[in-house]
Amino acid sequence: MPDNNESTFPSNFIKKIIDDDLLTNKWGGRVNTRFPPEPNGYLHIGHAKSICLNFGLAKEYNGLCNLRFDDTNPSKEETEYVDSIMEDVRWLGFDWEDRLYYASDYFDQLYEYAVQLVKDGKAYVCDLSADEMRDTRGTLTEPGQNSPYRNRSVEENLDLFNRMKNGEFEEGTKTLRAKIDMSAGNLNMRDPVIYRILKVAHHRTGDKWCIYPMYDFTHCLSDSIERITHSICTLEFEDHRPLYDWFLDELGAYHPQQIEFARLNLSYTLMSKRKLLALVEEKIVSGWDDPRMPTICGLRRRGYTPESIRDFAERIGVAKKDSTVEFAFLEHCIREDLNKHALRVMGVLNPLKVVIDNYPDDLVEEIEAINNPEDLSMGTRKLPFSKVLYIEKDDFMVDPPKKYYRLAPRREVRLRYSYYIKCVDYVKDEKSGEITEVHCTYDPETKGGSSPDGRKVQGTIHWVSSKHAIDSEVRLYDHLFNAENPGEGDYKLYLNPDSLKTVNAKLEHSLKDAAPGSRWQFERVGYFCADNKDSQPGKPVFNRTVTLKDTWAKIVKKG
RNA sequence: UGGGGCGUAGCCAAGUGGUAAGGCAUCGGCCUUUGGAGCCGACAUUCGAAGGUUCGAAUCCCUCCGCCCCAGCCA
Repeated sequence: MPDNNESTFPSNFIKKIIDDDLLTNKWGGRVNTRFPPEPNGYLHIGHAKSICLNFGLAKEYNGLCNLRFDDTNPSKEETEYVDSIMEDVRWLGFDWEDRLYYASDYFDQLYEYAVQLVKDGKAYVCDLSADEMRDTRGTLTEPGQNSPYRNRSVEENLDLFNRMKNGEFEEGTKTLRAKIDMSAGNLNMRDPVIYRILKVAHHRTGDKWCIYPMYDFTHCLSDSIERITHSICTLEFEDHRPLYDWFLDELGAYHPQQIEFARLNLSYTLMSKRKLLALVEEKIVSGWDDPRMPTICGLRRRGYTPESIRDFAERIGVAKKDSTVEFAFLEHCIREDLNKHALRVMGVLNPLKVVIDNYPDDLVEEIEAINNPEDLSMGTRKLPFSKVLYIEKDDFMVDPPKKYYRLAPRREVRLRYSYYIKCVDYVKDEKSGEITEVHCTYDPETKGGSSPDGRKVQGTIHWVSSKHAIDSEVRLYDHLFNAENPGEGDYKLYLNPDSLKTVNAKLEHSLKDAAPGSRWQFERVGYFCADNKDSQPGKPVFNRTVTLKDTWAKIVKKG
C-alpha cells in the first residue's frame, strides 16, 4: 500500500498494479519509474501529466524516478531542449537526484545486445531500401513478405553489422532488423528495424557512431539497464509492448513491465510538438514560452504555479480512456491556488477619470487595505486617496440595466476600502458618445468603507489615485484557438484573433517594484503575473493569468 | 476486411457480484467591503445497445454498435 494512504490521492489502475506487485513482492518491494523525454522540443502540460505521474508514484511509494533523455535520433535533438526540459522538471518540483541518464549513455551496451541477437540468429542485416521495405511490409490486412536478406548467415550478418558501425555503407543502404514474423497482425512485429545508418553527429556522442538504435530496441533495454520496475508510457505504445517484451525475453534481460495510459488532451489547445513548433517558427506566437502556449515555460510565464499544475495532474486522474479535459478545469486549479496565496492589489485596466467634487484639492489620505482577505497574516498596506481617481470604465453606466449595481447617475457605491461616493454628473464626448469623466461627491463619514448610519450600498468598486498610479502595460490573454479541438483539421483556421490584447493600465503605486514572476490578484479583475522577460526595474509588465469568475458577465450574457 | 485498446452525467473519474463516490461545469439559495472567496442545495432509477446467468449485474457470459491507435530507416 502507498506510504501516504490518507486517501488524499485518488486511486488509479497503475497504483493497483503497483499495490499488487508489492503484495506479491514482484520487484523486491522496489518502485522505480522514469520520465523519458526526447529532447526535440519543449515540455508541455501533457508531459506534466506524465512527469507528475512518474515522479508522483515514486514519491508515494517511497521509490525512485529517473530522468532519462531518449536521444537516439541525432537529426532532431538538441542541447537547448535538454536544458529546458531539466529546468521545467525541476520547476515543477521534482528531483531526479543523481539519476540523470541518456539513452546515448547505453550505445555501447546496446550495440553488444544487438550483436547478441545476431549471434542468436534473431537479427539480420537487410539491404532493402526504405521504399522496398514499405512495399514488402504488407498492409493492415495482408501479411508482408520476407526480406531476401533474411537468411544470411550469422557470420555474414556479424561482418556486415560491424562494417555498418564502421561507416562502410551509406545512409539508407542497410539496416539491422529483428527476425520475428512478417505475417504478424501487429505490424511492429514484422521484422522491425533495430539499427539504421545515420551519418549525423550526436549532441553527446559526437561522431563516434554512424549507426543509431531505434526507439523500440533502445527503450526496453534502457529500462532494463536502469532496473526500472514500471515503465509507464502513453496508449499509442500499446502495440509496441509485444516488441518491448520480445527483445527483453530474447536477450534474457531484466524485464520491467510496460504500462500504458491515456495522454492528456486539453480543450482549446494543441499538444502536438510538431504543431507547437510550427507556431513558434511561423511567429504566430512569440516563442515556446509565449504565455498562450500550453508549454510548461509558457504556463510559467503566464503565471501558473507548479503547485497548481501538480494539483491539476492529480485531479484529472489516470486511465486508459481517450479524453479531453476542459481548459476551465486547469483555470479552476490556478484560481484555487492563487486565491489562497496571491496578494491583492488594485489596478484599473480601462481607466475612467473620477473627480470627487467635494474633496479638498490637495489632500492625500492614506487608506489601509488588506493584502489577502483569505489570509490575514499577509498583512495590510497603505493606499493614497485623493480628489482625482480612476475607476474601471465598466463600473459606470449612464443608463444601467436591472441588476447592475455599480456606479450610475445619482447612485452611491463604495470605493474599496475607502469612501462611499455618489455620482452627481458626468461628461460625455459628443462625437464618440463616450463618457470621459465622472463627477461624484464623497461622504466623509464613510471612510474605510462603512457608514455610521448603517446604510447599505449595492456595489464596491476598485480604484486608484490618479496622481499616484503607475502606468503599466498589461497583456490580456485568451485561448490561442477558438475551437474546442483545434487539432482536428487545419488548426490555423481556428486561431483566435483576440488571444492577446494589450492595454495601458493604471495600477496602484506599490506595484512599481513588483518582482519579475511575482503573482497578484488585481481585485475584481483577475490574477496577473509580472512578466519575467519584459519587465524593467521600476517598470513592470503584467500578464493576465486568468480572470476572476465573473457573475455579472454571466448575467449580461444571459440577457 | 488484420492487430491492439476504449465506452459510467456537458467534461474528467471512482466503482471489479450487494443496489451508481468525488471534482469541474451548470442551475438555485445563503453570505459577502472583491458580482471574488466561502457555505447550502439540485444535477445518472442507471453505466454504448440488446439478450443471457443470478435472489441480485456497471461489474460475469454472448451478440451487436461506436470511438481511438498501428503500414517511419520518428519517438
